[in-house]
Amino acid sequence: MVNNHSYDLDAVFHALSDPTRRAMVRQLAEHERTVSDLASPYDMSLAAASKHIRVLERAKLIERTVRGRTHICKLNPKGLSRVHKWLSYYERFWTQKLDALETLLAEEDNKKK
Amino acid sequence: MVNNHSYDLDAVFHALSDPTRRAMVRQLAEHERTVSDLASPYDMSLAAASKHIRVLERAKLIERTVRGRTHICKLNPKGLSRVHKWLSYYERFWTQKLDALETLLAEEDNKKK
DNA sequence: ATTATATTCAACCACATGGTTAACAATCAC
DNA sequence: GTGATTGTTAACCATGTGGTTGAATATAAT
Repeated sequence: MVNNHSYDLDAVFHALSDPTRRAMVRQLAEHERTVSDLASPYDMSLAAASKHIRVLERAKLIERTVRGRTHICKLNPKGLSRVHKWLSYYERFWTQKLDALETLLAEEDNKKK
Repeated sequence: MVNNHSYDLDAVFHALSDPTRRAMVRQLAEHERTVSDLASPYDMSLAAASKHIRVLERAKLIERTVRGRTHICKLNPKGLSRVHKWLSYYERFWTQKLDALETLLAEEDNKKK
């Protein structure tokens, strides 16, 4: 039965399901960028990029500051931390399951030395 | 552009963008369940639930074992670890700690490719 | 052999998504 | 003011998504 703020996660995960949007997030992790900055690497219209940015904004993954005619976008850490929180529930589970694999990798590493 | 294995993440994030599917993942974190088990909490046809399960499967978030006429689904830890790996790049935004396990997982993932 | 159970598949539908182009709005530079 | 720059909005299109129902498949039970 779905949890309390699942509607948020819907938007967050949906936003992140597109490679263009993930790449934009990555760019914003370096520093703030304008809409055209974000759009420039992609072979698509500015309107299309603008839509992507709006999806990220609606998911609260980024924030926008309008200064003059330029819109400056920056990452909103809280957006991604929502994913982290969601994931943390499962983290124990899969870290446990991968324990054996870690050991294997460690052994392999020791052999190299 | 994006990165190499983005297509994986497309599927993973898309799969997780639906509340029904996230709830299914949550159920599977407890223990394995059959398709009807997974479907039963929801007010939708079995066929619809079956589709959801297939989306999770294609994203490699779960695995299926057919035994007789029942299909037993279990969580695939590696699926979620992909999300964690992706997320770990951004973790510095809300925490300073760097988990050693992340590094191990990253290495494991690199070796596979 | 018949019937019930577990699940998928195929066809269909309404709506969402990601892209386009063209028009609009606001700001800056001259 | 005129014109260029930055960005959004609107209308449109092809494809994808999540749901339905009904038929098909495979196995289990009697």
